[in-house]
Parts: sequence; structure tokens; C-alpha cells
Amino acid sequence: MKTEESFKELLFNSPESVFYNISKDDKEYLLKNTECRSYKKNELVFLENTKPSGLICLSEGKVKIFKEGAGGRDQIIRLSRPGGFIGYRALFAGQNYHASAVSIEVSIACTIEKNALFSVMKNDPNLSFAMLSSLATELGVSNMRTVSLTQKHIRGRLAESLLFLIETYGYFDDGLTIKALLSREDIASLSNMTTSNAIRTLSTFAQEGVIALEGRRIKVVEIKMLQKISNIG
Amino acid sequence: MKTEESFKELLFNSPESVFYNISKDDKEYLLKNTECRSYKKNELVFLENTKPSGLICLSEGKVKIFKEGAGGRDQIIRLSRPGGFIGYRALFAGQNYHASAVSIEVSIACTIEKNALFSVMKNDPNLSFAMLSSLATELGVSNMRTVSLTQKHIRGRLAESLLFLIETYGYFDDGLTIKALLSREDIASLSNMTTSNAIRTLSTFAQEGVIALEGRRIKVVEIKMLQKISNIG
DNA sequence: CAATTTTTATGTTTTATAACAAACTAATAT
DNA sequence: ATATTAGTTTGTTATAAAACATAAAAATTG
Repeated sequence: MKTEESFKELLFNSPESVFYNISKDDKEYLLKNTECRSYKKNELVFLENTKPSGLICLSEGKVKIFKEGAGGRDQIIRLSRPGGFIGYRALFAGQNYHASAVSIEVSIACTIEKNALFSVMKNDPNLSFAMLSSLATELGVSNMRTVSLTQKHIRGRLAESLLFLIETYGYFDDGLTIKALLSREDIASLSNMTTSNAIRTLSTFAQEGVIALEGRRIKVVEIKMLQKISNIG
Repeated sequence: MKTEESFKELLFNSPESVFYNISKDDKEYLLKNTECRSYKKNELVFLENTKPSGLICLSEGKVKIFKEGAGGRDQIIRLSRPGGFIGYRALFAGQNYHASAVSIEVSIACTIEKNALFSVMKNDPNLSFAMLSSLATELGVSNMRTVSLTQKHIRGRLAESLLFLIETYGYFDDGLTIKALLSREDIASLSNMTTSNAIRTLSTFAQEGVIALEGRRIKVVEIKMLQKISNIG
């Protein structure tokens, strides 16, 4: 089955994966306790306030993790890419999800059953350490994001979001177009601003020659400018 | 030595501590590799961009962890109380500190040497799990804070900060006065607003009879109102 | 205890950004 | 193909919060 193959490759045979160095037996055991399923665009992966059943690993596609804020305005907390985990914070905290997850394009996500994962982790301190390191790194990102979102002005926040998209998803083959076709609303939710202001500021950037817009495609023309705008706030 | 005694009590003999259940040998080993020192008010505990040497545990006092934002305006990321860890995020991420820590009153902090801690953790999966759970819980707090700080209005943010102070430090013996005497500037840094607006909004709350002010002492008169203001944003 | 600095307080002005509105375009369904 | 809905764009107005200014009070220092 194709979906399981790509999952296996990504999770167990990629050197960046936290599962790369676990024993062959453990890999087989985890694989036996994993279920994959596919999601179409805009489908719910998990809902705020429900209980995690395992570690969800994104195998293909893109998923947004977001919280509803005051007045229905969403705040995107994180974007996931293939090979990344979703909802592991709640799992390890022993809590319900604090946010919801929705696919932003056709995706495949696989869930490693909680008890199977925990039993492997108990026997392999390195795996626990890798998870610890991963969570700690994400907490650092979250803290920096808090400061950026609260202190930078609209232009700085949008520029930072675009740089974040580039970092997370890279470019299409042209080496210029950001490989993520978000709606203007999602760009706004990522940058903590209204949709109107996201649109307006994007078109200002385009007028200034920093980026070029073709529908949802965003071409990065002057990345140095983008970095400068992000840094000055 | 008094400082070491209170540290020992807090870290190893309190049921809430992650170190409560480790072996007696491990406790002794960690204690041997721990150094305590005291800090006066407004003294630096660690500086952004430097390398952690171990796990810092606050034994007595209060410490603020903050980042400098655009235009010199600080953002308090977290407040620590006795029994809490400081700077463990950077330690477990294998990174330099992303924030600075400064005591806001006379404090004692003890550092468990990194390698000693790690070797105990490798042999005790439960300890790693406890740390994992602690980090994951904090990440949840951080994510919720991001949404609050970006979406709530000034009144909601200040009310939330006051509730957070109550939760973290509790009350003096009168059962009304928040047991934390922060400067107005620190209250502002915690609530993501200017000092002027923190002062103004505090005095509005006082006029409305929600709180009562006596210098830095804040008496909570109507906690239900405070919760309501925080919730409506 | 006078002098200086820091912190707190309050009033006024300015500005960034949200809120609202209206039209246009693209996507989806009938 | 046409109707309907969802998403994008641009302009205008309203407002929350910052910036600025000044003064009083409290804390610190010589």
C-alpha cells in the first residue's frame, strides 16, 4: 500500500527522523500499531478539546494547527510538513488538544498508537531525549513567535510569515515561488491580522518589488528586503 | 547550610517534584553535582544567547524570564516560583538561551550540572517522561498565551495577567492581596502593553471596585469580575 | 536630610490597525 | 451554461492603544 510505504520511509529511514536510530524490532512493532488515513483539503484531523489517541505523523500534504481566538478570528499556531508530528504536545502533556488541526491540501497522516509508542520510549532513552529536544525546540519557536506577533508591526509580521513559509515548505522548481498556496485568510491567521490587511500589505510588497503575486502563488523577488522588513519590525 | 536544605526539600521530598520518585542514590548523586547561589533583587540569573550549564531550579524567591522586543520593550515569557525550573528549554533543546532571566526579589537558585542530570535521566525513563510532560504543558501555556496576548484587548490582557499572578504566587495571609509585588513596568511587560496603559487600566479596575491598590499591593476584591473581564477579552 | 533618580499617575495627541462597505473575480454546484 | 457561493480587492471610517508630555510621589543616594 503506497501510503504506508511513504510513511515508513519518512519516519524510519530518514536520518532527520527521531525514529531513525531505534531497533529494527521496535520499528516493526510501531509499524504494526500505526494506522494511516488520507484527508482531502480542509478536512479536520483533530478537534480542540478532544483526547489524543496516539502520535500523529504527517506523511504527505500540509496541515495547519490553529486556535479560535476572540471574535472567531483564528490564530495559526503551527504549520506541519511531511515528516512532522501533529498534536504531540497534548499527547505528552497527558491533556486534551488545545488546538484544532485541519489539512490545507490533500494529506496523509498516520497515527502511532499511544501505548505502543510509550513502551518503545521507556526502553529507549535516546528516543525520549529526541522527543524532549524536539518539544523544547518548538517551545523556543513558540516563545519567539509570541514576541514577534505582539511587538512587530503589520509589515514585519507579514514578512516574517512569508520567511516562515519559505523555511517550512521551500520553493517550487523555479526556485522563487513559495511551495505553499495558502488562502489570504490563512496568511492573515498566521500573521495575526485581518484578511483585508493581509491582502493590502501583500499588494504593497508587490508594488515595492519585494514579491510578485499570481493568484495564490507568491514569488519571492527580494528575499533580503523581506528579511530586512521582518527584522526592523 | 540553609540554602541547600530548602533546595533538597523542594526538589527531592515534595510529591509534586519530578525528582520525587528517583532512587536515593540518584538523589545523592544529583545533590553532589548541584551548586546553589543567592541573588539580590534585579540580579541577572542568565543572559540571552549564552549556553546553559545545567538545570536551574529556583529554591526561593521569584524570577522573571523575558525577551527584549522591538524598541526595547520587554516581554515577560514566564514567571518562576520556588520549585520551578528556569532555562530548561534551552538545556533540552541543546541551544543557547533565547531569553534572559532576572530575579524580581531576593532569590536562591540551584544548578544541577548538565551531564549528571542527563546520566540520571538516561537510566530512569520515568524522569524523562516527567520532563517531557512538563515541557509539553508549558508549550500549551505558551500557545494559549500567544492567542490571548494577540487577540484580547488591554482590559482582558491585564485581567488575565492578574489571574496568572494569583495562580502562580497566591495570596498573602489576608487571602486577598496578590503575593507578588511587581513594578507597573513588569505588569506591563507581562500583559503586552505600555507602562502608562498598565497603570491607567489598573486604576480603572480599582475605580470599578474589581481590585484595590496600595502601592504595589494589589487586593483582589471581585475575582469573578476579573475572570469575566479576562474571558470576554 | 537634601538631592537625585526612579516609579507612578494622568492628560492630550497621534497613529496603526480593525471594522465596515461595496464591488469584482474565481470556484463550485445545479 | 448559469446560478450561487466563496474568496479577493480596494476604499473609507472608527477606534484602541501607542506616543508624548508633564507632574507628583516614592525610593535611593551622597
